Amino acid sequence: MICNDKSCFSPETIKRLTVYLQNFKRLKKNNVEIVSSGEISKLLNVSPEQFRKDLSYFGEFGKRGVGYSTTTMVDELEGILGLDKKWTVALVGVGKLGSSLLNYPGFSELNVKFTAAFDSDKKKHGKIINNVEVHDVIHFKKIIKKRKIKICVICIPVENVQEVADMVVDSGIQAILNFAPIVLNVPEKIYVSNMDIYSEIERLIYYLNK
Amino acid sequence: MICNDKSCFSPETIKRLTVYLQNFKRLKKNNVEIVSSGEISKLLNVSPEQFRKDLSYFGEFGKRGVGYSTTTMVDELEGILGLDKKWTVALVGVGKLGSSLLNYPGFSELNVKFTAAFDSDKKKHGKIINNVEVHDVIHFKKIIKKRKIKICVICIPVENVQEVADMVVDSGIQAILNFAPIVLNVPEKIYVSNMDIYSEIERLIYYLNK
DNA sequence: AACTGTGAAGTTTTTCACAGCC
DNA sequence: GGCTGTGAAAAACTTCACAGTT
Repeated sequence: MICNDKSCFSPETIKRLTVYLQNFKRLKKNNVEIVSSGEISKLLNVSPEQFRKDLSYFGEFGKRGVGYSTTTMVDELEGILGLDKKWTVALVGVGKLGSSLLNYPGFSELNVKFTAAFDSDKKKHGKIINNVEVHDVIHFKKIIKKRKIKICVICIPVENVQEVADMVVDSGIQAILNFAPIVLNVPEKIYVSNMDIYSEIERLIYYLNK
Repeated sequence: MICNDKSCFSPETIKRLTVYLQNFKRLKKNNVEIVSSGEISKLLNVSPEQFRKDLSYFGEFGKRGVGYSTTTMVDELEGILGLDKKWTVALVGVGKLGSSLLNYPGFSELNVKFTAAFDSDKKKHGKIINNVEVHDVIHFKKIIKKRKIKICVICIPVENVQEVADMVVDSGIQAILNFAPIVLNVPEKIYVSNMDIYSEIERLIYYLNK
Protein backbone atom coordinates (compact mmCIF):
# COMPACT_ATOMS: atom_id res chain seq x y z
CA MET A 1 0.00 0.00 0.00
CA ILE A 2 1.11 3.50 -0.84
CA CYS A 3 0.11 6.61 1.06
CA ASN A 4 0.25 10.27 0.12
CA ASP A 5 -1.00 13.31 2.01
CA LYS A 6 -4.60 12.61 0.96
CA SER A 7 -5.02 8.87 1.42
CA CYS A 8 -3.71 5.36 0.82
CA PHE A 9 -3.97 3.31 -2.36
CA SER A 10 -2.85 0.18 -4.12
CA PRO A 11 0.37 -0.05 -6.16
CA GLU A 12 -1.95 -1.26 -8.93
CA THR A 13 -3.29 2.28 -9.01
CA ILE A 14 0.12 3.54 -10.16
CA LYS A 15 0.30 0.91 -12.89
CA ARG A 16 -3.09 1.97 -14.13
CA LEU A 17 -2.20 5.66 -13.95
CA THR A 18 0.55 5.09 -16.51
CA VAL A 19 -2.00 3.44 -18.80
CA TYR A 20 -4.46 6.29 -18.31
CA LEU A 21 -1.76 8.77 -19.24
CA GLN A 22 -0.92 6.94 -22.48
CA ASN A 23 -4.54 6.88 -23.38
CA PHE A 24 -5.25 10.53 -22.61
CA LYS A 25 -2.21 11.50 -24.68
CA ARG A 26 -3.58 9.55 -27.63
CA LEU A 27 -7.08 10.95 -27.23
CA LYS A 28 -5.66 14.47 -27.06
CA LYS A 29 -3.62 13.87 -30.21
CA ASN A 30 -6.83 12.73 -31.91
CA ASN A 31 -8.48 16.01 -30.88
CA VAL A 32 -10.83 14.42 -28.38
CA GLU A 33 -11.38 17.06 -25.71
CA ILE A 34 -13.68 15.46 -23.15
CA VAL A 35 -14.17 11.82 -22.13
CA SER A 36 -16.26 10.22 -19.42
CA SER A 37 -15.12 7.46 -17.11
CA GLY A 38 -17.54 5.17 -18.97
CA GLU A 39 -15.77 5.79 -22.25
CA ILE A 40 -12.35 5.30 -20.63
CA SER A 41 -13.67 2.08 -19.19
CA LYS A 42 -14.49 0.69 -22.64
CA LEU A 43 -11.12 1.70 -24.06
CA LEU A 44 -9.01 0.31 -21.25
CA ASN A 45 -10.90 -2.62 -19.73
CA VAL A 46 -11.00 -0.91 -16.35
CA SER A 47 -14.28 -0.35 -14.55
CA PRO A 48 -15.46 3.27 -14.50
CA GLU A 49 -15.50 3.22 -10.67
CA GLN A 50 -11.94 1.98 -10.60
CA PHE A 51 -10.84 4.79 -12.87
CA ARG A 52 -12.63 7.44 -10.81
CA LYS A 53 -11.37 6.04 -7.54
CA ASP A 54 -7.77 5.84 -8.80
CA LEU A 55 -7.89 9.55 -9.60
CA SER A 56 -9.67 10.47 -6.38
CA TYR A 57 -6.53 9.57 -4.42
CA PHE A 58 -4.82 12.56 -6.03
CA GLY A 59 -7.55 15.17 -6.44
CA GLU A 60 -10.75 16.05 -8.27
CA PHE A 61 -10.02 16.33 -11.95
CA GLY A 62 -13.39 15.71 -13.59
CA LYS A 63 -16.51 17.84 -14.05
CA ARG A 64 -19.74 16.31 -12.79
CA GLY A 65 -22.24 15.77 -15.55
CA VAL A 66 -19.50 16.28 -18.12
CA GLY A 67 -16.35 14.15 -17.85
CA TYR A 68 -12.60 14.66 -17.98
CA SER A 69 -10.68 17.10 -20.18
CA THR A 70 -7.92 15.24 -21.99
CA THR A 71 -5.60 18.26 -21.81
CA THR A 72 -6.08 18.62 -18.07
CA MET A 73 -5.62 14.91 -17.50
CA VAL A 74 -2.37 14.70 -19.45
CA ASP A 75 -0.97 17.54 -17.34
CA GLU A 76 -2.29 16.22 -14.06
CA LEU A 77 -1.14 12.64 -14.64
CA GLU A 78 2.30 13.82 -15.71
CA GLY A 79 2.45 15.83 -12.52
CA ILE A 80 1.36 12.92 -10.34
CA LEU A 81 3.85 10.53 -11.92
CA GLY A 82 6.70 13.07 -11.86
CA LEU A 83 7.02 13.19 -15.63
CA ASP A 84 6.93 16.95 -15.78
CA LYS A 85 10.64 16.95 -14.90
CA LYS A 86 13.39 15.57 -17.12
CA TRP A 87 14.87 12.16 -16.34
CA THR A 88 18.02 10.57 -17.66
CA VAL A 89 18.51 6.84 -17.93
CA ALA A 90 21.59 4.65 -18.33
CA LEU A 91 21.74 1.38 -20.23
CA VAL A 92 24.04 -1.54 -19.45
CA GLY A 93 24.36 -4.18 -22.14
CA VAL A 94 24.31 -2.94 -25.72
CA GLY A 95 23.38 -6.23 -27.35
CA LYS A 96 20.54 -6.66 -29.81
CA LEU A 97 17.85 -5.88 -27.27
CA GLY A 98 19.80 -3.05 -25.65
CA SER A 99 20.46 -1.26 -28.91
CA SER A 100 16.86 -1.65 -29.98
CA LEU A 101 15.89 0.16 -26.77
CA LEU A 102 18.31 3.00 -27.52
CA ASN A 103 16.50 3.38 -30.81
CA TYR A 104 13.04 3.20 -29.26
CA PRO A 105 10.91 6.09 -30.44
CA GLY A 106 8.85 8.23 -28.13
CA PHE A 107 11.13 8.63 -25.14
CA SER A 108 11.66 12.31 -25.92
CA GLU A 109 7.92 13.00 -25.62
CA LEU A 110 8.22 11.37 -22.23
CA ASN A 111 10.88 13.70 -20.78
CA VAL A 112 12.95 10.53 -20.45
CA LYS A 113 16.23 10.03 -22.26
CA PHE A 114 19.00 7.50 -22.43
CA THR A 115 22.14 9.57 -21.92
CA ALA A 116 24.77 6.88 -21.42
CA ALA A 117 25.24 3.27 -22.51
CA PHE A 118 27.75 0.71 -21.29
CA ASP A 119 29.13 -2.59 -22.48
CA SER A 120 32.12 -4.74 -21.64
CA ASP A 121 32.79 -5.52 -25.32
CA LYS A 122 35.70 -3.37 -26.53
CA LYS A 123 34.42 -3.39 -30.11
CA LYS A 124 31.38 -1.42 -29.01
CA HIS A 125 33.19 1.30 -27.07
CA GLY A 126 32.94 4.71 -28.70
CA LYS A 127 30.04 3.71 -30.92
CA ILE A 128 27.21 6.21 -31.06
CA ILE A 129 23.68 4.78 -31.20
CA ASN A 130 20.88 7.30 -31.63
CA ASN A 131 23.10 10.04 -30.14
CA VAL A 132 24.10 7.91 -27.14
CA GLU A 133 27.75 6.95 -26.73
CA VAL A 134 28.68 3.44 -25.62
CA HIS A 135 31.24 3.48 -22.81
CA ASP A 136 33.39 0.82 -21.23
CA VAL A 137 31.48 -0.57 -18.30
CA ILE A 138 34.49 0.05 -16.04
CA HIS A 139 33.63 3.76 -16.19
CA PHE A 140 30.05 3.17 -15.05
CA LYS A 141 30.29 4.54 -11.52
CA LYS A 142 32.26 7.60 -12.52
CA ILE A 143 29.82 8.62 -15.25
CA ILE A 144 26.68 7.84 -13.20
CA LYS A 145 27.93 9.93 -10.29
CA LYS A 146 28.96 12.80 -12.53
CA ARG A 147 25.67 12.93 -14.42
CA LYS A 148 23.61 12.08 -11.34
CA ILE A 149 21.72 9.34 -13.18
CA LYS A 150 19.21 7.52 -10.99
CA ILE A 151 17.64 4.97 -13.36
CA CYS A 152 19.37 2.10 -15.12
CA VAL A 153 18.05 -0.35 -17.69
CA ILE A 154 19.95 -3.66 -17.61
CA CYS A 155 20.00 -5.86 -20.73
CA ILE A 156 22.55 -8.47 -19.72
CA PRO A 157 22.35 -12.26 -20.09
CA VAL A 158 20.97 -13.89 -16.98
CA GLU A 159 24.30 -15.49 -16.03
CA ASN A 160 25.99 -12.14 -15.46
CA VAL A 161 23.14 -9.91 -14.47
CA GLN A 162 23.49 -10.20 -10.70
CA GLU A 163 27.10 -8.98 -10.72
CA VAL A 164 26.11 -6.08 -12.97
CA ALA A 165 23.23 -5.27 -10.63
CA ASP A 166 25.67 -5.20 -7.71
CA MET A 167 27.85 -2.71 -9.55
CA VAL A 168 24.84 -0.64 -10.57
CA VAL A 169 23.61 -0.43 -6.98
CA ASP A 170 27.09 0.38 -5.73
CA SER A 171 27.19 3.31 -8.16
CA GLY A 172 24.20 4.97 -6.54
CA ILE A 173 21.48 3.99 -9.03
CA GLN A 174 18.07 3.97 -7.32
CA ALA A 175 15.82 2.26 -9.84
CA ILE A 176 16.48 -0.68 -12.16
CA LEU A 177 14.58 -2.06 -15.11
CA ASN A 178 15.76 -5.64 -15.57
CA PHE A 179 15.12 -7.72 -18.67
CA ALA A 180 16.71 -10.96 -17.45
CA PRO A 181 14.54 -13.78 -16.09
CA ILE A 182 15.80 -13.65 -12.52
CA VAL A 183 14.82 -11.93 -9.28
CA LEU A 184 17.69 -9.57 -8.55
CA ASN A 185 19.12 -9.46 -5.08
CA VAL A 186 19.35 -5.75 -4.24
CA PRO A 187 18.78 -3.61 -1.15
CA GLU A 188 15.15 -2.90 -0.32
CA LYS A 189 15.41 0.82 -1.03
CA ILE A 190 16.18 0.11 -4.71
CA TYR A 191 13.11 0.00 -6.96
CA VAL A 192 13.26 -2.88 -9.41
CA SER A 193 10.96 -3.65 -12.26
CA ASN A 194 11.26 -6.85 -14.26
CA MET A 195 10.33 -7.29 -17.89
CA ASP A 196 10.51 -10.96 -18.55
CA ILE A 197 9.32 -12.25 -21.89
CA TYR A 198 9.74 -15.90 -20.86
CA SER A 199 7.52 -15.43 -17.86
CA GLU A 200 4.88 -13.64 -19.95
CA ILE A 201 4.82 -16.35 -22.59
CA GLU A 202 4.61 -19.05 -19.94
CA ARG A 203 1.68 -17.26 -18.43
CA LEU A 204 -0.11 -17.10 -21.78
CA ILE A 205 0.55 -20.79 -22.27
CA TYR A 206 -1.02 -21.58 -18.91
CA TYR A 207 -4.24 -19.84 -19.97
CA LEU A 208 -4.23 -21.44 -23.42
CA ASN A 209 -3.74 -24.81 -21.92
CA LYS A 210 -6.78 -24.70 -19.70
CA MET B 1 -9.96 -15.45 -9.81
CA ILE B 2 -9.04 -18.75 -11.42
CA CYS B 3 -10.46 -22.11 -10.45
CA ASN B 4 -9.26 -25.62 -11.14
CA ASP B 5 -10.65 -28.93 -9.92
CA LYS B 6 -9.06 -28.46 -6.50
CA SER B 7 -9.74 -24.83 -5.63
CA CYS B 8 -9.66 -21.18 -6.62
CA PHE B 9 -6.68 -18.86 -6.66
CA SER B 10 -5.42 -15.46 -7.73
CA PRO B 11 -3.99 -14.75 -11.18
CA GLU B 12 -0.97 -13.50 -9.24
CA THR B 13 -0.36 -17.11 -8.32
CA ILE B 14 0.26 -17.94 -11.98
CA LYS B 15 2.71 -15.05 -12.34
CA ARG B 16 4.61 -16.29 -9.32
CA LEU B 17 4.58 -19.88 -10.57
CA THR B 18 6.56 -18.80 -13.63
CA VAL B 19 9.11 -17.17 -11.33
CA TYR B 20 9.30 -20.27 -9.13
CA LEU B 21 9.95 -22.38 -12.21
CA GLN B 22 12.81 -20.16 -13.39
CA ASN B 23 14.34 -20.34 -9.97
CA PHE B 24 14.02 -24.10 -9.55
CA LYS B 25 15.60 -24.57 -12.98
CA ARG B 26 18.56 -22.47 -11.93
CA LEU B 27 18.90 -24.23 -8.58
CA LYS B 28 18.78 -27.60 -10.32
CA LYS B 29 21.45 -26.48 -12.80
CA ASN B 30 23.59 -25.49 -9.81
CA ASN B 31 23.15 -28.99 -8.38
CA VAL B 32 20.98 -27.89 -5.48
CA GLU B 33 18.68 -30.83 -4.80
CA ILE B 34 16.45 -29.72 -1.94
CA VAL B 35 15.22 -26.27 -0.89
CA SER B 36 12.80 -25.16 1.80
CA SER B 37 10.10 -22.55 1.38
CA GLY B 38 12.17 -20.32 3.69
CA GLU B 39 15.13 -20.43 1.32
CA ILE B 40 12.90 -19.78 -1.70
CA SER B 41 11.46 -16.87 0.20
CA LYS B 42 14.85 -15.22 0.57
CA LEU B 43 15.74 -15.77 -3.08
CA LEU B 44 12.49 -14.45 -4.52
CA ASN B 45 11.08 -11.89 -2.09
CA VAL B 46 7.94 -13.92 -1.60
CA SER B 47 6.80 -14.99 1.85
CA PRO B 48 7.28 -18.69 2.60
CA GLU B 49 3.52 -19.05 3.28
CA GLN B 50 2.72 -17.47 -0.06
CA PHE B 51 4.98 -19.92 -1.82
CA ARG B 52 3.50 -22.92 -0.02
CA LYS B 53 -0.04 -21.74 -0.55
CA ASP B 54 0.53 -21.09 -4.26
CA LEU B 55 1.63 -24.68 -4.69
CA SER B 56 -1.12 -26.07 -2.51
CA TYR B 57 -3.68 -25.09 -5.17
CA PHE B 58 -2.17 -27.73 -7.43
CA GLY B 59 -1.06 -30.52 -5.13
CA GLU B 60 1.37 -31.52 -2.39
CA PHE B 61 4.87 -31.35 -3.75
CA GLY B 62 7.03 -30.90 -0.65
CA LYS B 63 8.21 -33.27 2.08
CA ARG B 64 7.43 -32.17 5.64
CA GLY B 65 10.52 -31.64 7.70
CA VAL B 66 12.60 -31.59 4.51
CA GLY B 67 11.61 -29.22 1.72
CA TYR B 68 11.12 -29.34 -2.04
CA SER B 69 13.12 -31.37 -4.55
CA THR B 70 14.27 -29.10 -7.36
CA THR B 71 13.93 -31.89 -9.93
CA THR B 72 10.37 -32.66 -8.87
CA MET B 73 9.44 -29.00 -8.81
CA VAL B 74 10.75 -28.29 -12.31
CA ASP B 75 8.67 -31.18 -13.63
CA GLU B 76 5.58 -30.33 -11.65
CA LEU B 77 5.65 -26.63 -12.47
CA GLU B 78 6.19 -27.36 -16.15
CA GLY B 79 3.20 -29.68 -15.97
CA ILE B 80 1.03 -27.10 -14.23
CA LEU B 81 1.92 -24.36 -16.70
CA GLY B 82 1.58 -26.63 -19.73
CA LEU B 83 5.23 -26.33 -20.69
CA ASP B 84 5.71 -30.08 -21.02
CA LYS B 85 4.19 -29.83 -24.50
CA LYS B 86 5.76 -28.00 -27.43
CA TRP B 87 4.44 -24.56 -28.39
CA THR B 88 5.05 -22.57 -31.53
CA VAL B 89 4.92 -18.80 -31.66
CA ALA B 90 4.58 -16.32 -34.53
CA LEU B 91 6.13 -12.87 -34.65
CA VAL B 92 4.70 -9.87 -36.46
CA GLY B 93 7.05 -6.94 -36.94
CA VAL B 94 10.68 -7.81 -37.64
CA GLY B 95 12.15 -4.46 -36.65
CA LYS B 96 15.03 -4.03 -34.22
CA LEU B 97 13.08 -5.29 -31.25
CA GLY B 98 11.40 -8.10 -33.18
CA SER B 99 14.62 -9.47 -34.56
CA SER B 100 16.27 -9.30 -31.16
CA LEU B 101 13.46 -11.51 -29.87
CA LEU B 102 14.00 -14.03 -32.67
CA ASN B 103 17.59 -14.22 -31.48
CA TYR B 104 16.64 -14.52 -27.81
CA PRO B 105 18.45 -17.44 -26.23
CA GLY B 106 16.75 -19.99 -24.05
CA PHE B 107 13.44 -20.50 -25.84
CA SER B 108 14.44 -24.03 -26.88
CA GLU B 109 14.87 -25.07 -23.24
CA LEU B 110 11.35 -23.78 -22.79
CA ASN B 111 9.64 -25.98 -25.41
CA VAL B 112 8.68 -22.69 -27.02
CA LYS B 113 9.85 -21.70 -30.49
CA PHE B 114 9.29 -18.93 -32.97
CA THR B 115 8.42 -20.77 -36.18
CA ALA B 116 7.25 -17.93 -38.37
CA ALA B 117 7.91 -14.21 -38.65
CA PHE B 118 6.04 -11.58 -40.65
CA ASP B 119 6.68 -8.07 -41.85
CA SER B 120 5.15 -5.75 -44.41
CA ASP B 121 8.57 -4.55 -45.60
CA LYS B 122 9.44 -6.29 -48.89
CA LYS B 123 13.16 -6.00 -48.23
CA LYS B 124 12.78 -8.36 -45.28
CA HIS B 125 10.81 -11.09 -47.02
CA GLY B 126 12.74 -14.32 -47.40
CA LYS B 127 15.34 -13.33 -44.82
CA ILE B 128 16.20 -16.07 -42.33
CA ILE B 129 16.83 -14.95 -38.74
CA ASN B 130 17.96 -17.64 -36.34
CA ASN B 131 16.34 -20.30 -38.55
CA VAL B 132 13.05 -18.42 -38.80
CA GLU B 133 11.92 -17.19 -42.20
CA VAL B 134 10.37 -13.76 -42.58
CA HIS B 135 7.16 -13.86 -44.62
CA ASP B 136 5.00 -11.21 -46.17
CA VAL B 137 2.35 -10.29 -43.67
CA ILE B 138 -0.34 -10.89 -46.32
CA HIS B 139 0.29 -14.63 -45.88
CA PHE B 140 -0.25 -14.47 -42.12
CA LYS B 141 -3.64 -16.17 -41.91
CA LYS B 142 -2.72 -18.94 -44.33
CA ILE B 143 0.46 -19.86 -42.49
CA ILE B 144 -1.05 -19.58 -39.00
CA LYS B 145 -3.95 -21.85 -39.97
CA LYS B 146 -1.69 -24.37 -41.64
CA ARG B 147 0.76 -24.58 -38.74
CA LYS B 148 -1.97 -24.25 -36.10
CA ILE B 149 -0.09 -21.51 -34.28
CA LYS B 150 -1.94 -20.15 -31.25
CA ILE B 151 0.43 -17.51 -29.85
CA CYS B 152 1.60 -14.33 -31.54
CA VAL B 153 4.14 -11.74 -30.43
CA ILE B 154 3.44 -8.32 -31.92
CA CYS B 155 6.29 -5.81 -32.26
CA ILE B 156 4.62 -3.10 -34.32
CA PRO B 157 4.70 0.67 -33.78
CA VAL B 158 1.75 1.84 -31.75
CA GLU B 159 0.08 3.62 -34.69
CA ASN B 160 -0.48 0.38 -36.61
CA VAL B 161 -0.76 -2.18 -33.85
CA GLN B 162 -4.55 -2.26 -33.57
CA GLU B 163 -5.06 -3.14 -37.22
CA VAL B 164 -2.43 -5.86 -36.93
CA ALA B 165 -4.14 -7.16 -33.80
CA ASP B 166 -7.43 -7.32 -35.72
CA MET B 167 -5.78 -9.40 -38.43
CA VAL B 168 -4.08 -11.61 -35.86
CA VAL B 169 -7.35 -12.30 -34.07
CA ASP B 170 -9.14 -12.94 -37.36
CA SER B 171 -6.51 -15.57 -38.18
CA GLY B 172 -7.42 -17.64 -35.14
CA ILE B 173 -4.59 -16.65 -32.79
CA GLN B 174 -5.66 -17.11 -29.17
CA ALA B 175 -2.93 -15.35 -27.19
CA ILE B 176 -1.04 -12.14 -27.92
CA LEU B 177 2.08 -10.64 -26.40
CA ASN B 178 2.00 -6.94 -27.27
CA PHE B 179 4.98 -4.60 -26.94
CA ALA B 180 3.21 -1.40 -27.94
CA PRO B 181 2.01 1.08 -25.30
CA ILE B 182 -1.69 0.66 -25.93
CA VAL B 183 -4.54 -1.47 -24.62
CA LEU B 184 -5.56 -3.61 -27.58
CA ASN B 185 -9.22 -3.96 -28.39
CA VAL B 186 -9.76 -7.69 -28.89
CA PRO B 187 -12.49 -10.20 -28.03
CA GLU B 188 -12.62 -11.31 -24.42
CA LYS B 189 -11.63 -14.89 -25.17
CA ILE B 190 -8.22 -13.73 -26.47
CA TYR B 191 -5.49 -13.64 -23.81
CA VAL B 192 -3.35 -10.54 -24.07
CA SER B 193 -0.22 -9.68 -22.20
CA ASN B 194 1.40 -6.27 -22.50
CA MET B 195 5.09 -5.55 -22.14
CA ASP B 196 5.39 -1.82 -22.03
CA ILE B 197 8.74 -0.28 -21.28
CA TYR B 198 7.33 3.26 -21.15
CA SER B 199 4.83 2.28 -18.52
CA GLU B 200 7.49 0.49 -16.46
CA ILE B 201 9.85 3.45 -16.57
CA GLU B 202 7.05 5.83 -15.65
CA ARG B 203 6.24 3.65 -12.69
CA LEU B 204 9.85 3.68 -11.53
CA ILE B 205 9.90 7.45 -11.88
CA TYR B 206 6.82 7.76 -9.68
CA TYR B 207 8.57 5.87 -6.90
CA LEU B 208 11.81 7.81 -7.31
CA ASN B 209 9.96 11.05 -7.21
CA LYS B 210 8.35 10.46 -3.84
C1' DA C 1 13.47 -30.58 15.24
C1' DA C 2 12.36 -29.01 10.92
C1' DC C 3 9.45 -28.00 7.50
C1' DT C 4 4.97 -28.56 4.83
C1' DG C 5 -0.11 -27.82 4.06
C1' DT C 6 -4.10 -25.27 5.13
C1' DG C 7 -8.40 -23.43 7.51
C1' DA C 8 -9.21 -19.10 9.76
C1' DA C 9 -8.12 -14.32 10.52
C1' DG C 10 -6.57 -10.22 8.80
C1' DT C 11 -5.53 -6.96 5.20
C1' DT C 12 -5.91 -5.02 0.76
C1' DT C 13 -8.36 -3.99 -3.33
C1' DT C 14 -12.48 -3.56 -5.97
C1' DT C 15 -17.27 -2.74 -6.60
C1' DC C 16 -21.60 -0.85 -5.11
C1' DA C 17 -24.70 2.64 -4.52
C1' DC C 18 -25.81 7.06 -3.90
C1' DA C 19 -25.11 12.04 -2.68
C1' DG C 20 -23.45 16.10 -5.03
C1' DC C 21 -22.73 19.08 -8.99
C1' DC C 22 -23.05 20.70 -13.89
C1' DG D 1 -30.21 13.77 -17.08
C1' DG D 2 -25.67 12.67 -16.92
C1' DC D 3 -21.55 12.08 -14.84
C1' DT D 4 -18.21 12.59 -10.85
C1' DG D 5 -16.48 11.56 -6.12
C1' DT D 6 -16.59 8.61 -2.25
C1' DG D 7 -17.98 6.15 2.15
C1' DA D 8 -19.64 1.52 2.92
C1' DA D 9 -20.01 -3.29 1.54
C1' DA D 10 -18.17 -7.05 -0.87
C1' DA D 11 -14.63 -9.67 -2.83
C1' DA D 12 -10.01 -11.03 -3.39
C1' DC D 13 -5.65 -11.92 -1.63
C1' DT D 14 -2.11 -12.60 1.96
C1' DT D 15 -0.54 -13.83 6.44
C1' DC D 16 -1.16 -16.26 10.70
C1' DA D 17 -0.92 -20.04 13.44
C1' DC D 18 -0.94 -24.58 14.13
C1' DA D 19 -1.88 -29.53 13.04
C1' DG D 20 0.46 -33.08 10.48
C1' DT D 21 4.55 -35.57 8.54
C1' DT D 22 9.37 -36.98 8.04
